[in-house]
Amino acid sequence: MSPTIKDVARKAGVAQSTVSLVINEGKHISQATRQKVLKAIRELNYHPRRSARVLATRKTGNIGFILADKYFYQAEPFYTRIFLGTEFEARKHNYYVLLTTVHEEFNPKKSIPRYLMEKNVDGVILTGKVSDALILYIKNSGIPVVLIDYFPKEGKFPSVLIDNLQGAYEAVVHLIRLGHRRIGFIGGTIDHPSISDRFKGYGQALEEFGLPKNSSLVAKDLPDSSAEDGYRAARKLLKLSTPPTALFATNDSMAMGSIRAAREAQLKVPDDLAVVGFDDIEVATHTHPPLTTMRVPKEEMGTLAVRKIVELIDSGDKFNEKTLIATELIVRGSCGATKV
Amino acid sequence: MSPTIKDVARKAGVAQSTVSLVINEGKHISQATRQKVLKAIRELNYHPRRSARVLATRKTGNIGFILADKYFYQAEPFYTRIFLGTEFEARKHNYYVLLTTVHEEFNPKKSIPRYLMEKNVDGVILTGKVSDALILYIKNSGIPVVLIDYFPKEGKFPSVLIDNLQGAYEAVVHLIRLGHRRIGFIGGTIDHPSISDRFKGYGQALEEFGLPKNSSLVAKDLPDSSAEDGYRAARKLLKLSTPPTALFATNDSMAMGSIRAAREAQLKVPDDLAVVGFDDIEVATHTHPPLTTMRVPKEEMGTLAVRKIVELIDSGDKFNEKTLIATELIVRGSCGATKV
DNA sequence: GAAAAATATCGAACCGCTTCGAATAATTAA
DNA sequence: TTAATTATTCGAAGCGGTTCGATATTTTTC
Repeated sequence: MSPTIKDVARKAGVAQSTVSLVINEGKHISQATRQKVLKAIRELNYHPRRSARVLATRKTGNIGFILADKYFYQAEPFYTRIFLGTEFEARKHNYYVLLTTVHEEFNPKKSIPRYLMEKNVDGVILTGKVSDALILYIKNSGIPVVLIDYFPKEGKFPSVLIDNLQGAYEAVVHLIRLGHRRIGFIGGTIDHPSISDRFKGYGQALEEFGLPKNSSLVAKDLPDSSAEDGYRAARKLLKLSTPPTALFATNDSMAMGSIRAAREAQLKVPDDLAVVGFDDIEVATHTHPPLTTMRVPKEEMGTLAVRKIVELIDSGDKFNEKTLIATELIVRGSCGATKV
Repeated sequence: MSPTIKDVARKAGVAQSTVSLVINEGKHISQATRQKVLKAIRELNYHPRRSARVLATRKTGNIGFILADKYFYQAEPFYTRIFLGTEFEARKHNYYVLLTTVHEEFNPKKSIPRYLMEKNVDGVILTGKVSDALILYIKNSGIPVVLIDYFPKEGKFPSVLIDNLQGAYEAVVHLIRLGHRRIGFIGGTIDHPSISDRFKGYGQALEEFGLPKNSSLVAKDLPDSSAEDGYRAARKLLKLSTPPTALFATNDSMAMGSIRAAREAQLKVPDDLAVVGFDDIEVATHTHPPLTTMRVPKEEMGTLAVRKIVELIDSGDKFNEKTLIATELIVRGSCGATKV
């Protein structure tokens, strides 16, 4: 058996509670006893047991991380990166992160992570589009919540979001500046706030530069936002009598699918068709040509979410600020801005 | 405050310990009281608190999942998939999975996950090549360990491994059967047992079919096993006076890099150069042509590892079996077996 | 120099559950 | 019918920490 606080107390010749005070940096401990205790701790290689602490303090030191499973199964390690960011930051604050995936539809029996039932987390980070019902359930259970990359139509929540509107706007402006006048939009389900914002950004850019909004150039509500979806959508757009000369896709997968469609249509990217994606996933570097895209700082989102939730946990506050994270245009080959 | 076992006991009019017996399906409980208690539990919506249980039983219900961080940062969600497999299976056994990443070099101060110090896991799954020192440290701490996809040169450990030798053998035989005689090998650091086994499998296939082993066709010890590594290695091989007509890469990233090299050398894949990879990562579907590869069942590895560790935890046994997982050849466009 | 205030340490209660021996009730064996 | 089993329930003692009120010791204040 590994040593307990009692062993330390005995060895140091002090009371158990004194040891506890030393460990927790309580006030009113003399240097002398502090040293004695620390020495005993060192010699015994003592580490307080988390479980005992949890019971006594009623703080678990755990943060739940909930992710809609469909995101985790997709190829891009987008959310994995976010998770990694949380894990890293959580470690600094001495928290563990418990990851669970849930199905998108809410099911009171299955959707509620065990750790909520078992009172085993101090706060929960919800990532991507999970069901609003689940979000509400957790919020109502009184436990702090932070949302990442999703925001329900109703309600107020602390959240870390991508500045989607601005990002999309910049991406499209970039294309416009390169001389494009017919810019297609390829996007996922528009009822996802992120996508809808990106669509707005697209529209805003067109407007601002006095370009017509042509609905035939818009392929939205693609169900999976997958490469396949992008491929099919792009193929359709490219068959128009006057096809677009540039495409803005709301994620890199679809952008990659578009590139494939262009190649099959014997079009050269970027000369015949410029393509800009969104997310900056790793693979986007490996396409031919490499993809120009809006980078989303994934780890950073995780980091900020953890800071936010730790703050909420510690302070007991109920603030609901949104944090908007700026994206960054990464210019590679697919938009034609860099002449090779 | 949510209800505790006391509340249930009071409501049901029984002793606390009786409630506990009902919950834990102890023997010697009459139907009548069982029903009474269950009713009270239902009405109060009672859930035992994990932390209290942990303290009382000295079982945490947690499994540690340790991963060398460099793996997690790479694009392919290979280990993510494995992790997902563990999380899924762990849930079934009512365990949580705590993920930590560690640096590859062992550092007694930083490498040892907190949950080990804090006695907060019942067992640990180590994935990929982490330092042997860490593995030993954990093993010696007396806590059950299961390794996934790595096995140190010395020592005995329960493990879940890919049948790398057989897999590589089959991949190369596939190329031989397609008529190739000059087959290149592109591989990562050979001191990784998986890679070394794949190299052996490669050699074995050549031998068996009476093909010469030509060291100029072998590019091994590529440091990162990245697409870039594969690209550079392939470029070199393709510049030989008599270049290979086929390449076997020890992972898909390198295979993808090889395809890029071929394209740049104006070689058509698979006609001028056949390529077979290993792993079957998602992106491999999206290359042009799609990659033929050996599929590694990632989720399955995670599942098996969890089953194994739960067994070790429950039984207290110290078995050290290796479990070899078979790979499966996925024939797509890059090997030339399917005529398009 | 005595009262008041601040500092240092201790003991005991408590967090919410499990578990084990004791107590009681119901059955069975003799 | 009584002793011996067996089934059922209970009470109390942990598990390993934290925390708060009490006590003892110093230091400050006037």
